[in-house]
This record gives sequence, C-alpha cells and structure tokens, in this order.
Amino acid sequence: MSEHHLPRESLPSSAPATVTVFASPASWIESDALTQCQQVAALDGMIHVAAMPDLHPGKGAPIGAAMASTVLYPFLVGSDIGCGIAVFPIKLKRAVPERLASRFPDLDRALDPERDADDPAWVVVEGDVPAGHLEGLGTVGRGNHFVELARVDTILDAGHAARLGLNAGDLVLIVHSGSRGLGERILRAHTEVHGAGAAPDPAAYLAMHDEAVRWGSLNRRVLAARVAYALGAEPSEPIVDECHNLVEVRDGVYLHRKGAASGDGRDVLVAGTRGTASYLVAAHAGPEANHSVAHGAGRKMSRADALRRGRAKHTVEELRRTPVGSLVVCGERQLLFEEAPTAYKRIEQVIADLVEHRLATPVVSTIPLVTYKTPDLGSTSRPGPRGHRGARGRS
DNA sequence: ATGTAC
Repeated sequence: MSEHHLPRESLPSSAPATVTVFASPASWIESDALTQCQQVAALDGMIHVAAMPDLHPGKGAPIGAAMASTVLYPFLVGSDIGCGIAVFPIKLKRAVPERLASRFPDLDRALDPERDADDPAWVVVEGDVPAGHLEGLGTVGRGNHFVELARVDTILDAGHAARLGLNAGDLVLIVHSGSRGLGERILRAHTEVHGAGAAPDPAAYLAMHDEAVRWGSLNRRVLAARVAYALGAEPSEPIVDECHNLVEVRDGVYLHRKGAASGDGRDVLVAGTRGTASYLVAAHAGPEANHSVAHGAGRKMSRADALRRGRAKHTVEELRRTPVGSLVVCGERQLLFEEAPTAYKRIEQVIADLVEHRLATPVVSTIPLVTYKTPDLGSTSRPGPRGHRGARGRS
C-alpha cells in the first residue's frame, strides 16, 4: 500500500457518505456515472449522494444527482448555475406547427437595451437585471436547452391540474435555459484559483450564485415573453419554474443539485426529448432523496456517440419532423443529431422510477408541437461539406 | 453548457 496516510482518526467524522440510486433495474445507468457518484461520495465533508433515474456522466461530476455536504463545492453545481425549466400557459387561436415554427424569433440574439429598446419583452424585466448582467439576456443557449410550444395531452391528476389551471388541449411554452455567460464566469473565477476544491468563502460564492439563479429565472421569462409576442400571444406568469443546477443551504448543510430539481412539495416539469412527451409532476421527495427529483429523460449516449450513430440511423428530415408530428427548429445539423430522441432514455421509465420510489406524482403529460433549438439558417437542406462547422467537442 | 481557442 503506497497511499499517503492522513490522520483520519483525528478528524471529527470519517463515516463515508451514502450513495442511493433512485432507479429500478429496468433503468439503464451508465457505470461511469455511478463511478462519479462514488468519487463525489469520497469528497471531504460529503454526507449523502442521491442519484436520480436520469443519472448520466458529466464533466467531473455526475448529472442527475443531489449531493449533501458540510463543504461547498462549486464544481458540483457546474457552470450553468441557475439552469432550470419553466412552464408558461399560452393562448393561441390555432396551433399549426408549420406556421408557428417560422414565427419563432432569433433566440441567439440577446435583447439589446438600445437596439431593442421598444421590444415588448422588456415588460418582464422589473427593475435591475441581476448582477447588472445584460449580456446574453433572452438567449436560449445550446446543448439541451430549448423553448418548446407544447400541448397538454393526458391529465393524470385532475385535481392538481385544475389547481394549475390546466386542461387537456391547452398550450404551454416550456423553457429550458440557464444563466448563460454569467454562471460560467462565476465558476471559472473559482476554478482558476481553487480548481475542484471547496469554496473558501461560501458566503461570497453564494452571493454570486444567487444572482445567477435569479438571472436564469429572469432569462426564462424573457425567452417566454419574446416567443409569446412573436406568436401573437400575451406573456404569462410561469406556473412552474424549478432550477436544477444550484446549491442551497438546508438543515445546516450544502445541498448541491446538478441536473436534479428541488423536490420538496414543488411542481416540476420533467423534460422528455424533442420528439417525446414531457411530464409535469408534483414532487414530494424526502431526505433520502436529498429533497430532489429528476430533471429530464437523461442522456443515454454521449454527444459524440449520438452524432456518430445518429448519422447512420437518421436523416436530418426525420429529426426535424418528429414521430409525434412536431417540428424542431435547429439550424445546426450536429446539434440535431446530438439531441436526437434516441440519444435519451425513455422518459416514461424515468417517471415510473420517480413514482415507484414515491418521489413524485404525475400531473399532466405534454406533447411537443414546435421545439426551438437554434435559428433555422434557411430551411433548404443542402448536403454541403461535412464538418466544416467543427465536429469536435466532448461534453 | 460555456466562451474561446485552434
């Protein structure tokens, strides 16, 4: 044994952290993700790791986990501090996907206070923007982020759905986005000095973190307002808005959530894919689950695998027009493959696992009509030279 | 997931 021996017996608590995985044997969980959970459990001060059924490997830390610790680790939240999913009711006279898809605004372009001074979406910005950060406001971002027009499909808890004002056939905007450059900057400032180490001044980190959480929520409102106006509707207050990348101080410890939503008596939209249903659930997770629930279907394949296998399996056309008849607005071919429904686990299995472990009760399911990912750069799909937009990147 | 570097 060549390990250097720390005086562990002199430390106040050396009991190893517990790891609980809330997934049935039917749910495929990648072994790399479980290894990451064990690595997190071995961190100084870690108490309990609760892994959700959408668990998959992340960069350094697992995605789909809630991690309680006496020590605050910024890297366990990651760079997209404040990322979450919100649901906004929207009323439209007609909802023909083909017509509406072309009306989505360019959500790569930030709302500019001068150039877009007259944009009505500013109404949701009351007072100052958190951290004074205007850069990127109203942009959706990349990766798994999206803005989706969806239809309420099946009512699974009539009483709860009625309390939310939801009926079968109603339309909603589902917005999945976060704090864009702001959270990234906050994590980078920490990691440049301390790497994956603890926050030396938790209060200072938390002050910036809380701004990013507020910014992420504001960004989702701005996105929903931009899209609502563009589709000829009025913006609305969200009926659900839960962050799934954050740390909260709870029962005197730091509860880190990475791809896990707050599950203590709140309603959460558990996102499916760009071609399958999503589920709005009433969450009631207890301490064994670190008061958290899953945030989505969870990746089954890495982005690299999805791209490689997707090219052999799918055409761009079938990814843009999904099996449920919805349209995907996405000018980036590579992202379309990376985000293919087949790259994700079955959302019904994730929901079944939450129900089986008594973490949540389904309220309604939604079916996508139009999912916006990136601007549609001219819909004529020329074959074009392969990979000229860069085909690398690992996350 | 991100802005930036290659």
